Amino acid sequence: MTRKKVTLAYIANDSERKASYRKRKKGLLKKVSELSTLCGIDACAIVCSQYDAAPEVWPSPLGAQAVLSRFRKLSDMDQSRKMDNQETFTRNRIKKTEEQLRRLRKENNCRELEAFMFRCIAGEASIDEFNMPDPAEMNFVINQTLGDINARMAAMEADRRRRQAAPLPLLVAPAPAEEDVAPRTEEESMEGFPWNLVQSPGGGGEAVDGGGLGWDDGMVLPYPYIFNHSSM
Amino acid sequence: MTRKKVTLAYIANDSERKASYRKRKKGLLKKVSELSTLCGIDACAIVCSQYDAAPEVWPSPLGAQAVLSRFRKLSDMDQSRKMDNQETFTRNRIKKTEEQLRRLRKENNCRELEAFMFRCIAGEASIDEFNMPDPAEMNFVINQTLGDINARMAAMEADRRRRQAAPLPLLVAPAPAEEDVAPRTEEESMEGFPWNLVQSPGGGGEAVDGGGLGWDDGMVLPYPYIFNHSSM
DNA sequence: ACGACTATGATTAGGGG
DNA sequence: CCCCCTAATCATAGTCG
Repeated sequence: MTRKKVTLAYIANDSERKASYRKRKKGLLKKVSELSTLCGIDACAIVCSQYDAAPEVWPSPLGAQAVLSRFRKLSDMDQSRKMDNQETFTRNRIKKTEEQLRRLRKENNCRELEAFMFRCIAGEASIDEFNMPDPAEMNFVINQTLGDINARMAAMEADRRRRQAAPLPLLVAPAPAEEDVAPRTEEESMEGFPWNLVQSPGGGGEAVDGGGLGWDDGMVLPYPYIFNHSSM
Repeated sequence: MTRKKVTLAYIANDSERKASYRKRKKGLLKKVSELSTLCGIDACAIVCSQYDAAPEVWPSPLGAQAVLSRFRKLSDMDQSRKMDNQETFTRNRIKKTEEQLRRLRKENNCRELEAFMFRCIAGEASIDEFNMPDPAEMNFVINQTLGDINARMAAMEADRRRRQAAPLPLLVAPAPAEEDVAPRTEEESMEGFPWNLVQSPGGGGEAVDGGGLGWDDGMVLPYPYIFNHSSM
């Protein structure tokens, strides 16, 4: 009777789209409830659409808030807790891949947060009471970004001095004083420009800190830097 | 090969449940993303389980918060806006059933909120920064509850006076002075005791206020009443 | 425990009232 | 627009490596 395979794209036809919406929303809510029942876990789904007056939510506004609450709590704990060193070696090894996945996810979140903050600075987005991202995460992203900018500026400054000191570097220039500017390494500080801001600060060592975004509390900026809103 | 129909109940077997969890979680997230893409709407899903270290969330923590933000905003708007009387008659009629459904949903939410608050009072639950229900909703439920209690107490008081005034009511007693206590009606105030607290306050008239929980800002309590925590 | 596979039940696109 | 039907695609329970 019908033969259309699912084309994963916005359905142009209005009534067709709405029909699909009704059916799939129903199916989705059913799936959430099944997952929750069968596996005994907390889950919620929220659908905001122009088709319904009120947002569709499962299991209920209060139930959803409970899940959200747990979600935020876990997020926070996740950031402050330290890896439990008393875990057995075997168990740790089993958890390794899980950790890896988590780290990857965090990196993605970090990238998204970064983009969001830039959109805020550019006036294309704004923060309100409810969409406010985790302050610690923002702090981390900001520090990463500033640190990277500073490193790059320092590198440029060093380069400038180098050129002044050796106006005609026809031969290979001697290694300049890099100790006072300390970009991680030449490749690291410039590679992937301009958006390599969320790279692991440690560089080589896969530090098993197990939590947070890898933010080191002792981290300091080379020198103060001020974001100039109007310049963007 | 297989022929098991879905049994909608908690899966007892551990590994079986976990396997099902992985598969269904994947399927669920796919469904959300499909719904969102195909119909161009905002949706999010959050799954908190003991199987994953971090909560599983689609589309991303920030994306989910955006939907949540919209969800809360819509909830709030929903409560304060008034029905648009300029809608065409036909369109209104089409919307009627939708409204009915919404009201039913609200009633359910109200019941759940009520139960939640009682659990709070009983010390079986508590409110924190993130699971805090909408203050206006709480206010409404509390006022409903208190109003109902007061009405019932007033009815009992009237009954007591009636008995004192007519110690031997062998014949039908004359109507007592009910004007000063004003329970809605005799049936309404006692019917469904003890949990008819969320009934529509208007009683007969299906007021098309279209928004909120039906809370009337002019609502006043017959007299002050104090919740005694230790008595519960 | 995980990924791949497959038969089968579940979901849904398209069509008609 | 909504409900119902059917055919077709999709999801997943059970199984194996």
